[in-house]
Amino acid sequence: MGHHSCCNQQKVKRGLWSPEEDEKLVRYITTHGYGCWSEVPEKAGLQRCGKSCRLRWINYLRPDIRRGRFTQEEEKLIISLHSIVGNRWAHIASHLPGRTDNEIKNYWNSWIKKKIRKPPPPPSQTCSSLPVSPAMDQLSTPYNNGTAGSIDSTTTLDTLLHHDLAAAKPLHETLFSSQCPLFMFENNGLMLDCSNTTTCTRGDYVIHEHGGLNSSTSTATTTGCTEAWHSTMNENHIGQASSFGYSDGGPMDLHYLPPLLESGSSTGHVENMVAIDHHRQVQSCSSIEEEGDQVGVAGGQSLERNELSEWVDSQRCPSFLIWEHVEGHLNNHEAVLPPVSNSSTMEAMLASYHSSL
DNA sequence: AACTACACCAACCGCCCTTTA
DNA sequence: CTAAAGGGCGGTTGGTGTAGT
Repeated sequence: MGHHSCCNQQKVKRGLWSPEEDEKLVRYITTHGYGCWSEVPEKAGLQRCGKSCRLRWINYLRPDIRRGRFTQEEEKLIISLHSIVGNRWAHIASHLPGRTDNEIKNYWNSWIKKKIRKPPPPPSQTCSSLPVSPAMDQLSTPYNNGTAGSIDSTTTLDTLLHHDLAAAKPLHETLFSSQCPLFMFENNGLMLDCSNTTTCTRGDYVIHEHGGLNSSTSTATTTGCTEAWHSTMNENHIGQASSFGYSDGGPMDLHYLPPLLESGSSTGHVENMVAIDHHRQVQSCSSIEEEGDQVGVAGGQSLERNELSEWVDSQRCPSFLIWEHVEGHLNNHEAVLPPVSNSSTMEAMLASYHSSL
């Protein structure tokens, strides 16, 4: 398993590539193309497996490789794309010309390490009352993306969510305890927001969708909220755009980025989700259950688009991204994103992803 | 100067998906 | 239709360089 026939040969060399090997590979591929990778080593006179040759070429020798530090625009794009597709580095890389999935992955991972080493949040925001099991411990670092394999979502999350809600809350708090979650706003499409502080239990969200994506309104409250959210997102074909929830592939959706992006701001918690409708209004989900006790984004008011921008700016939280801002940055780097109509950038992005996913 | 810890990144591993016979 | 082969991808590891002590 995992080993290809060409890799089973005993003679294959491993480890770092020598300049001579690089030269052989480059010379061969530039003159013959690679065609079948399993044949490349033999024809190029290399004692490597085809897979290794492919990797070397794609990640290092390819002429269009762009090396050096990531620009701010690239960073923003990576963050945004990661929030949409998660750890699908190849997808992300496809939007960053000259960057490889491996490079982006490494960059992301080292970034994560930095952030994870930051001091933990105050005890009140973490699970202090429960013994922290290894699984819980892993869950508390939202970026261990789930190699989900390491966590049994059915026994851990379901148990906590459905069988012992009291016990689940700390987990929820752990899962959604970021002080500064990632938000992605779109000009006139869906907005996910998590800014309320007290009225909704974590995991409560109301989703209003309009226009392009779908026309539906869904409400999910604490019990089973994650599933409701997830199914809602699935139903509406925007699951890939979810910034949190948990996916079939793992106990949680690690497309959710918070601490990675936090900058010390204590703005907001992941407690509510609010959607912006196509009239560009923001409606707090807290109005559903506790009208009048609204905190956060809108306080029960509607925000026009520019107001939303101002509000986002006022949060001083780098986790807030307005897609058009990202796009604006990218205007200087054309061809990074597919051209989209002005109807809905997010929809177009999602459409492009869903077509390729 | 020597040692240690950390960060970075190239490369490998293992799995999944697609293609082909 | 099925199994094998190959390609692709995400996760992980280990080597190397560098900063800190």
